[in-house]
Amino acid sequence: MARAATTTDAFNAVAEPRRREILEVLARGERSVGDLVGELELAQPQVSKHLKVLHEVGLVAVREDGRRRLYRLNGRGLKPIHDWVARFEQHWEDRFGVLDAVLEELQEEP
Amino acid sequence: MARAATTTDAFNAVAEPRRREILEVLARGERSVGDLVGELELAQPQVSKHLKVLHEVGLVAVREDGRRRLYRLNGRGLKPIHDWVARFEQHWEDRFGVLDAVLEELQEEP
DNA sequence: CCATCGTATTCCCATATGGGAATACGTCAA
DNA sequence: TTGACGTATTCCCATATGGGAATACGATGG
Repeated sequence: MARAATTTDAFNAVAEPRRREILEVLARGERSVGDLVGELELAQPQVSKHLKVLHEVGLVAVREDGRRRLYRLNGRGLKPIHDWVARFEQHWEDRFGVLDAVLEELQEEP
Repeated sequence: MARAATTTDAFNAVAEPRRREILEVLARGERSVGDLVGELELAQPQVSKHLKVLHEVGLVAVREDGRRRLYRLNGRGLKPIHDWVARFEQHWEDRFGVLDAVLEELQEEP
């Protein structure tokens, strides 16, 4: 088996940096594909492809406007990630994590 | 270019479900490879491989104990994900996100 | 109806994944 | 030493990614 498809879930979709950037821009408001091409340094086809992935996993929504398509963020799609990560929150808020990191580095010295 | 390596960062490492499971088990305490093989339904080699990835991105730490290797969670490694996702928190706490989802579904009916 | 704009889709390719199976390696017990 | 144990590494392979380039498609204006 190969790696899970990027369209499998939000975790996989968001693993790609450019897609994260797209979401960040959309967080500031609705954008057309062309807008995104301009704000990010990406070619139009790749933007469309990334948007397709994001749409398939429900992270963005589309709306038609003449020849253009306006995309907007659907923040709810990120909640699963938030919830999963939140379970580990105490693991970095205490000092043990820090201590572990230090011990780790000492041990791994070549 | 292909997809970014799983060892690129926490985002990529955590995109794999089994690796998430491993982290969940380690959140309950230190474990040897064998322990993990038992608790998860995974073969030893795959567990070792996944642990290698998690270790490379700093999500777990190791400690030698005779023939065994005890792995433990390094929660701090998840903070970047937490912080990134947190920026979108308001986007699902208000009702707009819900409304968007509804409108989306209405529009996408075939 | 045609040209153009805004987007989406297709094709090509280098890359590496994750699982299975087999094997190598290091440590401990006898 | 030797054998067994606990882990790590290697090999093989089907799969699909993401970028670049080219092209297809739908809507609009003239």
